[in-house]
Amino acid sequence: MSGKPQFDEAEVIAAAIEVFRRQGYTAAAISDLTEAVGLSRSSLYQRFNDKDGLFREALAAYTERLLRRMNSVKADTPRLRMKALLRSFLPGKAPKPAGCLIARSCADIPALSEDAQAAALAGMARQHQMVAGLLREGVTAGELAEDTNIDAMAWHYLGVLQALLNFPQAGADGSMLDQMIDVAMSAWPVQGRDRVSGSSKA
Amino acid sequence: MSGKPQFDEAEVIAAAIEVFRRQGYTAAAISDLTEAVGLSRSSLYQRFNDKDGLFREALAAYTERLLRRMNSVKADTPRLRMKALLRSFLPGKAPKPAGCLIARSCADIPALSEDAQAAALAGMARQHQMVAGLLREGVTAGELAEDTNIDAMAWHYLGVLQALLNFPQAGADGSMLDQMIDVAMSAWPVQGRDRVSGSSKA
DNA sequence: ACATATTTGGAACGATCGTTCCATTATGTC
DNA sequence: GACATAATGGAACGATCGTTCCAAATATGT
Repeated sequence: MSGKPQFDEAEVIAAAIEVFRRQGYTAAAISDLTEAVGLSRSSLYQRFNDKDGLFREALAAYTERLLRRMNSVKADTPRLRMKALLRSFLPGKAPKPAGCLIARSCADIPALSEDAQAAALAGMARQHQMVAGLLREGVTAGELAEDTNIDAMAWHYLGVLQALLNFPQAGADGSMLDQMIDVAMSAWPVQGRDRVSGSSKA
Repeated sequence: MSGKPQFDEAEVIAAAIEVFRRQGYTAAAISDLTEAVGLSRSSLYQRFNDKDGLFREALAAYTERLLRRMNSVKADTPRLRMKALLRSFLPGKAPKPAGCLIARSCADIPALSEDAQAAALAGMARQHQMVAGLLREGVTAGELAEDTNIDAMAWHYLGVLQALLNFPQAGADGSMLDQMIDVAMSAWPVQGRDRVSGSSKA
């Protein structure tokens, strides 16, 4: 079969993201990608040049999607926003989360092209900046002391977020991780009430 | 050249650990292993059967070494012991940490043999149990409330530990991570004085 | 010095890797 | 119906993968 006018590029990249995220760059074979993506080798190479090209587009799309998702979390106060942000990454009923593609790429850096390396590091930096921005809002809102170590605290919550994405494969279930979030939030001293109403999503 | 009576098996496995830790199971080629290990392909297959055999031995040795290291941390109180434990994993002057082999193996689980999968999950569980044990000591010592959620808190500090091993590659330097530890320790309310005297090691 | 055990280099295997090329088939436009 | 566009299947490439086998070389124990 053949001849369709155009395929959905977004769907293709979304499928590629899932493969790269589960297997990593090196272990993801072109065969795995064509199979998951539903494209022939020919079309794939015509559109993305080579494996590295597809990976860079996948990593870029993943980064944008992740940051959009992080930024779209809503809650009344910065602290509740942080908590809702973390809870939004609790594992859902969907099969299993497979870790963060950006973090995995940082671990695989020696295997990546220079462009991909830079993209992975930049993606990590953007995550850190997003969290740091949220903490800064906490300071201006009076929920955090003026002398709060924002960078260090951002790395901490970034670590918790990565744990949420990695630990399901390591034997931690959703309710356990939900309680872990409560522990992590105790690093952000609470003024008034706590407990956010939002539900967990994959 | 050839003919030595015996090679140092511990050194061989230590070198293999480093390769698997940096590249992961699939991306680590036999050529990479023989080169790093200093053994010929022939000897390697004679001793370890196949790649999976070498990997399982490396993973087992890494697990024992890691837990021995975690258990050997000394400090006056359970809380200070936790803090010293985390600080002992701060990146040293040595090139760069390369993440935790156990955690990486959990992420690569679909690529591993069943035995290796089980070993990776068991290694993660043992890390969790070690941290949980330390927290239980904190409860009996009166440093933690009786109703402390030990499992959840253990996952939290396990997440911080993994962050310490992963974030150096993601752009966080040692002093930043040291401050991150202070943030993480604020989840363990302090009674008296703080600040541990131990220094950082790789 | 001899026998034994151990390690080695090197070749070879089938499989799979990423990549390239081309002839073929289907679609949309005139 | 003819033509350009786009996507396809399939073969082929050199390289590398994990693995196996064997003859040659070296050290140890007596």
